[in-house]
Amino acid sequence: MATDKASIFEDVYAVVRLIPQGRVTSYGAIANFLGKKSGARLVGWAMNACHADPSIPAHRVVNSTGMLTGKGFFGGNRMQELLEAEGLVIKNDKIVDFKKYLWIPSEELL
DNA sequence: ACGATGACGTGAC
DNA sequence: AGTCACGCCATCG
Repeated sequence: MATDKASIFEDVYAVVRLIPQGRVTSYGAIANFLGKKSGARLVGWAMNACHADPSIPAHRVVNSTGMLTGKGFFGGNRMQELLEAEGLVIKNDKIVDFKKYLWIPSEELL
């Protein structure tokens, strides 16, 4: 990584950083917004590299089920606490009313 | 250059 | 309704 050229990470970071507080988005939504319809895995991969960027609220990015899949990557329940601090409710590593808090770039940025 | 993997998504059984 | 398997794009060994 760290290639001179901007990899998809930059695009993902840009979108994730646009996520309003108290809102969450899914990997598929970002991938779709970037044009990678089924590139949800790439978004997750980009998030893996986002560890070098503390300004990226990766905790606001969850899978389509609203489950904190990357919770283990944050280290403990850091991700859950961050989401709860934003007013979200987490139950069993799952976001309550996930659809209600779901934030879609193509819809909100429309 | 090839193969394997990965914080997912959707379809099918 | 729950569970299994396959597919997608990009990066790493």
